[in-house]
Amino acid sequence: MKITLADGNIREYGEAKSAYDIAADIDPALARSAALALIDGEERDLRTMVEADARVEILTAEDARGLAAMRHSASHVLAQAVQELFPEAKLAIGPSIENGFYYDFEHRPFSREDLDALEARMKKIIKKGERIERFFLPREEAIEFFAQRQQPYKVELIRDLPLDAQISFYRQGDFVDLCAGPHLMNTKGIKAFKLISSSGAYWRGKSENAMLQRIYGTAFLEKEELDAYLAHLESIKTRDHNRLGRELELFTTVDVIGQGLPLIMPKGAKIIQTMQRWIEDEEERRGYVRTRTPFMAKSDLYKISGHWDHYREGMFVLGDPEKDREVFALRPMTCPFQYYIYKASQKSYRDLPIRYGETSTLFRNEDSGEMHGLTRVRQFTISEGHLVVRPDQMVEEFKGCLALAKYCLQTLGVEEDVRYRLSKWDPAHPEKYVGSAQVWEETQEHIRRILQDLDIDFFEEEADAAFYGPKVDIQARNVYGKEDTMITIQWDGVLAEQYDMYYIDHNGEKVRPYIIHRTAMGCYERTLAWLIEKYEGKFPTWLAPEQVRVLPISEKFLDYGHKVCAYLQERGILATVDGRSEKIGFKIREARKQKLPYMLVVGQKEEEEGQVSVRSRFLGDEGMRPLEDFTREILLEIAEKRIRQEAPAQD
RNA sequence: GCUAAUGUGGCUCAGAGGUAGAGCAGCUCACUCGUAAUGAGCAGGCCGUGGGUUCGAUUCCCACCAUUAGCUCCA
Repeated sequence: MKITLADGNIREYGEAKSAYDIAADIDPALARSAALALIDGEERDLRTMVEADARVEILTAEDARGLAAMRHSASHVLAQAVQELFPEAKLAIGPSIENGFYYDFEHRPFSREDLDALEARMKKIIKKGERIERFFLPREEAIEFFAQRQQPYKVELIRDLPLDAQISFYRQGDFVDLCAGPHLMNTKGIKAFKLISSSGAYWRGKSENAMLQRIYGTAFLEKEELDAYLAHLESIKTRDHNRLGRELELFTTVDVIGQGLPLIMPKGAKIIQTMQRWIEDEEERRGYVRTRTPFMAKSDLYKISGHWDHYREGMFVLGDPEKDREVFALRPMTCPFQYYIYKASQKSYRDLPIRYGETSTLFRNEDSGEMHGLTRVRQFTISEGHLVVRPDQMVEEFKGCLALAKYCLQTLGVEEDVRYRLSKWDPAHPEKYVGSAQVWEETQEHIRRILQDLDIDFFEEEADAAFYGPKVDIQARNVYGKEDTMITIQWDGVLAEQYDMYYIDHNGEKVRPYIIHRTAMGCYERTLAWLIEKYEGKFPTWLAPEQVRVLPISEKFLDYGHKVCAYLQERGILATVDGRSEKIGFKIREARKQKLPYMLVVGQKEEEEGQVSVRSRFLGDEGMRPLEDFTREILLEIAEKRIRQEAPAQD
């Protein structure tokens, strides 16, 4: 048989060979560092026998796929260490994940001391250099194997496999695990690793199941890479909006006010105000009309929409449905309110499309463990809107919503940081959705084509649609890599029916319109969080709540400092004075900590009637200038230069 | 909702079953000062909240509230 190697060379063998043997034949050193084989492009275990002509590529842990195999083996070593130190622990599953690996155990919670002890034991196992071997058992024997060893989770896993399956096992020393692989050949191949943390995690990810204890770890080829990753984890904390946002006095929380109810402080409110004014003006330019609708409504409204039955847990209900004649609920969305505005007068086909926009405050009763900083809150404000359109206008209007979203992302400078998701229905559970399979598939195809027309890269995800239609979600990652929806644009061909909305077409007939639910930029709180992390607190000047801070170097110049501040503010620059007495060093440090451009007021040159003239110096700008030189343009230029210079490169 | 950790002056943190500590910030006085901390003094705390154990609890126990990490959830 002929084996084509990665470099294009061909080797011939008279008999079947394992990928590992082929690696050894190429170079024994390669075999020692091999982690994974690509056989005709497919990721396979090194032990895989190659029996016919094939392309074979040997990957080491330098390759991301090889690294994943190494981490997977590291998770097995962790499981072995747990078995040795805590024999009563039951094993669940242990895959490699994006930045490392985890393994789930049924056990009491692990402490940091436990993790340290496990790490030490893992080092021993690795040092011993156990061979990792693979073998297979028929299903019944495999069940028997784990039943004897009292590993109920493994038994459950095997029971879910096909009846005729040959069950794959890996063994290193005394430790045997159910596993499809792939794995390294020897535990020695696990180089630099670290156990990061432990926490609870539900068996099979279902909250009705038992809670297991998950241990997270990571592994790298080189110690330097591991150290760099651990340092990265530390450094991320300084960008975390939840920490930085509090440090910069953008928001705070108070326990007596409640979970998920942050207080947006003056500087945070200023940023949100700037964004809101900008969005509202932009929407107006794009033909939106504004509405203002109530924050609450009788339960009857939510009964029509179906929320009362399906979403009552998520709403704040005012009153007792058992006792009170009238029960209200705070609104979790604005849709029906704007529908009734549409319905308040009869519409002609000539009136459409109608684009309603509202800066809309919503209330959702999230579970207590879900709240997080500004990204997951119980009250938030979004640039919400509903477009009522004729079916023939749907594609064009949907594109318009995407264009607006794209414009917003560009203006905020975050266009490169998002992923577009086409959120589809779940064909396996049609009962969760309204409409036929055919309509769903057709609508999804419409959206797919729209995205392709606009040259937007996107990925597709099943079971993420709204019950009334598929949608495009624009996703962004926070510093920890978790993804949140920032913008959503939803295709709705069914709610108009539910709310009996119609327009009169040119034949004088009543026709159902289509509806687009959309946000221009999503939730302001979440967007603020995103921007804090994106810019590490160094906001673009147009968004900055404080564009420059005036620092009198001594109390003698305090009055002049105030005049400088007034002078700047008259010119549309958001300036403040740090009037604290003598501590110029502290004031500078404080301004830097808060990522602000600062201006030192160092002396008066002259003062004429109604005019201040002060020698000043500005961070990043060489030399002294008279105050009159600090026009808005120069300030913007210097401030933006500071951001470009100091902001770390985006990845 | 689940599994854990945490909660001490404005901030960062120490502490211990027996009257609450430090640094920074604040205030006062002195210094009148030139780009990352001038000196001295003063003031500031229901040790998250509520119960319990104890002669005595901020410390030990229980519950609750909040924050954080992870899981689940996000119509």
